[in-house]
Amino acid sequence: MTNINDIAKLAGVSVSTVSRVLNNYKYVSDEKRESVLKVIEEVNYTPNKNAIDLIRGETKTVGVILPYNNNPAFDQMLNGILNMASENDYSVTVLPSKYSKEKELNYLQRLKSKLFDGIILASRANDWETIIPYSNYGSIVSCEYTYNNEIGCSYSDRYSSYLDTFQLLKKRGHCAVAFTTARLESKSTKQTIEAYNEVFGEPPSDYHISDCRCLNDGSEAAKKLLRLPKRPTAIYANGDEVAGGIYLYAKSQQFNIPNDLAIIGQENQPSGSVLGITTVDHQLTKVGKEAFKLVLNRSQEKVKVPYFIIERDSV
Amino acid sequence: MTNINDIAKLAGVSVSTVSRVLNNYKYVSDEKRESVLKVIEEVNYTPNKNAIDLIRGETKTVGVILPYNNNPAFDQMLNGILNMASENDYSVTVLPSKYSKEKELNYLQRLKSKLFDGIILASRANDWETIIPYSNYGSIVSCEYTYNNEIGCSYSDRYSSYLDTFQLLKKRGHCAVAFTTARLESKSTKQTIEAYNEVFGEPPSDYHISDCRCLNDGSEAAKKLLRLPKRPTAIYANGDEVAGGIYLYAKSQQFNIPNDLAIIGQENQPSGSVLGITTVDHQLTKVGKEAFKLVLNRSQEKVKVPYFIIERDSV
DNA sequence: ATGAAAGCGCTAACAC
DNA sequence: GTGTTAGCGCTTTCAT
Repeated sequence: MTNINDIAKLAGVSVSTVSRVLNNYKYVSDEKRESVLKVIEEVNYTPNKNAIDLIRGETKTVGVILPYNNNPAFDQMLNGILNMASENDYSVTVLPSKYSKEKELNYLQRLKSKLFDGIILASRANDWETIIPYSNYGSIVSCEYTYNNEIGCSYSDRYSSYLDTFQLLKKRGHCAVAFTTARLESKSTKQTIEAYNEVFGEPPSDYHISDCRCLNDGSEAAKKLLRLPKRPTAIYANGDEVAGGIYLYAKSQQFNIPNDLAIIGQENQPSGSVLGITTVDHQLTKVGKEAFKLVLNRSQEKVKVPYFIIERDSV
Repeated sequence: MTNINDIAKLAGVSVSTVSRVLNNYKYVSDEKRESVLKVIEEVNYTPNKNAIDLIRGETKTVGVILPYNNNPAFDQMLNGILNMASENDYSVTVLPSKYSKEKELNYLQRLKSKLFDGIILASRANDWETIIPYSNYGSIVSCEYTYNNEIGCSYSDRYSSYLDTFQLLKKRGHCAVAFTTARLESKSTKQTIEAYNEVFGEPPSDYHISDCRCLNDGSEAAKKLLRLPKRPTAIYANGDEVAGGIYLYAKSQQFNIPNDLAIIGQENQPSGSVLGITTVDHQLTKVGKEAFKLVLNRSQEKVKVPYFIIERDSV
């Protein structure tokens, strides 16, 4: 392995001169610069980035902690982050946690071990109390709202969005409204329930199907829901794929959409768009984009990203 | 910043002992180990990973070069890579190239600069000749077939897959078959054309619509295709989202699927599944998975991943 | 403008 | 078992 010393010797200069050339310093004579560059070219030398990162104390790399990567919602955020990072000459390392507290903690450690300049939490498993101390070692920003001053966040006002959606449904005359969610313990599930409560009152337990992530989950949910004695007339799904599954099952059972059953999805994904399902777009790509800006500026701001409802033919 | 020297002093031992404790060496007395661990705990010490990477000469990180990340096909590969990497305690850094040769080269440099142990090319912009030299600095594996011995690859036999698809269409009585592709210069576009040629002969130029990536592109393509004097009776799309767009446009024009128009998509994505579109699944997740295994083992093998056709109701 | 040398934080060969 | 010490490959004062 050829290193900076070898280059210095071959070029007949000192290592500091080589370093200066490498970093485009001004005060290097043209001759020396030339000869250094020539040697570098000849031996095909590339500086060791680990040594540079060690000494500089930064890596121009951010880590993105997310539970799963095969999830359209997280892919959208990741997409926003990647685009912004690329523009700013930063790299991003994807850190899948599967909601394991231990894994997540391991990833946060890497901030402390100087591998990342910052970390974006697309979702989290640990309590804020255990996460916050790590913000001493680099910028931590969250894609969900938190009041903690140490953590910047780029978020969508989900409570308000859910409220809007349920109100829309109510306005259209629905009073038997069911909904699906992903993780039972997640904040957005809690917010969905709260918003429901606000609009329709306490949700009947069989009107809430959790652990829905994909098309099939949606169909299964619809199967249960549509058999209920008091059949819901509308379903709010936690994603467009799930909504698609609901749509398909309902159709297969000769339900007319939206007359017999209204469906609203989330995130404006292709599977919903293809079926003409009304959806609420939380602009996750933009959420990711703003999140990256926050880490970049080591900012602790709270950036609210607007959402909007895209009305199609399923309501 | 507290480092290994501080720990050594505080624990009253030498740095090597601390290092031994850190790396779980056996020959350390229990007392010293205890006291070191205690100090580490007290001062909340975490080793600097850059220093370790520098000295070890490896980072347990692989880079994945892909053109775009907001593309379901590349997301599938990435997904496979991430799962496998996670299992093996490797990290993955996503490197979006937008098919820029320069960017791609920059990323390959990082192999040489010791930032990555290996690189997976989900797609490439440069010639193999310019890529191959980098394989001296780490394992490079490709997700497309190449005969080069220096490069391992995990790939789908696309030519054969396209052949199968066109033959299926022919067998069903179609002789006016159109198709869509993404990049005109890509290998899979070439292979599509070759396979078409084999089955139906030279494709009429207006039967090939390129630059199709999303739903809308599909609809636009269908619009052009269905207006043709000699209207195609079948369309082979380069992805299920595109296929979905074709489907929707055709439906909107009162075409019956599959009687008036047969459609086949690719990659078994939700948008196709939702519409009941026949698709050929190249198992991109598995392609990614196998690709990671190859980098991990620094193998130059050629792993062919099987594809299969999922028949639904659009043919 | 240039070089010597100290140091970034760690590992590992060597000696005891 | 444990400590000393020489690196890993680079940046950056501080002289000159």
